[in-house]
Amino acid sequence: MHRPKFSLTSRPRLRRLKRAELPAETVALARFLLGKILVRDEPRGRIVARIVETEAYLPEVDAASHAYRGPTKRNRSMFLRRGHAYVYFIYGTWHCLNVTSEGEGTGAAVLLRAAEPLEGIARMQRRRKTAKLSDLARGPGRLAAALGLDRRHDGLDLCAPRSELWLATGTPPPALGESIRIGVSSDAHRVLRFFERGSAFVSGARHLNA
DNA sequence: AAGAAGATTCGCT
DNA sequence: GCGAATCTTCTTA
Repeated sequence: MHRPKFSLTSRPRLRRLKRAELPAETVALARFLLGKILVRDEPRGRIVARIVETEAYLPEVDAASHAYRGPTKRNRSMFLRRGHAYVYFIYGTWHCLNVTSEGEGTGAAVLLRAAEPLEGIARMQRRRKTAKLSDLARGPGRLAAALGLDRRHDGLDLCAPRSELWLATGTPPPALGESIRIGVSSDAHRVLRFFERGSAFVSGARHLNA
């Protein structure tokens, strides 16, 4: 019988990922993070979601990356060593969460684009003003909104022992898909988006998710 | 100094 | 499908 390791009704204890467990290269980390668990501990309780879609923003060569033209006030946390949060604000409305992916001083990150809600669902539904599970964290702006993230979380170390925002081991995707990145116009041809194929919690148009 | 574009989402046509 | 919402950054359109 199929018994998912993570579900709404049965949850194992979450084990924090250590920095040493994170691949030290951006594309490898983007793939690695699929199926891993994202946790936010708030005073009012825990929010848990399983990552199902990521995008890599490469160091040095990637014109689509916020870090392409060097550090600024907005993007400086992209230059922290791997395992830190880079949270940026865009379109005057939305925040997006990234995990930094390289060494100190190298600007690169993995954008978390979508996640499957597992715990803290009522709070996510309130924040997102919708009850539909597949709309809570499908898309980077929605994901950050569901977790209540903003610029105050920019630069947090996700691997610090008691960080309020952290990563845990999870279950790898049964099938992994890849495509070009969404909403990107520079370096648009690069295949740097990764997702769990067949997941209802993934963003993107049908032709990208085949 | 001012304008355009941006790793987006929502609501209306 | 398209425009609005609405802030930061980069360019001079």
